[in-house]
Amino acid sequence: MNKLKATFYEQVYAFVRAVPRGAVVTYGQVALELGAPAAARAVGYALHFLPGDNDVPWWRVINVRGEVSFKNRGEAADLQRKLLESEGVVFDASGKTDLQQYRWWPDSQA
DNA sequence: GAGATGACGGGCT
DNA sequence: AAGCCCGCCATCT
Repeated sequence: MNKLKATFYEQVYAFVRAVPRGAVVTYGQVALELGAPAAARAVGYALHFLPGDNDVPWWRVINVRGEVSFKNRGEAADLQRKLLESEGVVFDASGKTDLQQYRWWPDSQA
């Protein structure tokens, strides 16, 4: 797993790195932008391998539901929510965000 | 080369 | 409405 050469992963990191503060993108969306509309799993996998000392705002990547996927699986979920809230993203009582409001698209930005 | 894994997505029950 | 199942892709062992 530590090969980390020019692979799909780096593409994911690059894309996430381009996500502006206060905006979020879904796994499926990232996969789509990378040319693999159905590789949402691979995207999540890529972020899973993401070390803690990188410059990739992985917390801005959420599932299509607008919520943290690993909400109760890892402590990182709490961190993610905290980070997003500090960026202006608001979570509702269900721990979900207004995806249609925060979702960011590279085309509409560039 | 084959099988198993995974921060997902969409569809069906 | 919530939960379960299947399928997708890329990587790893």
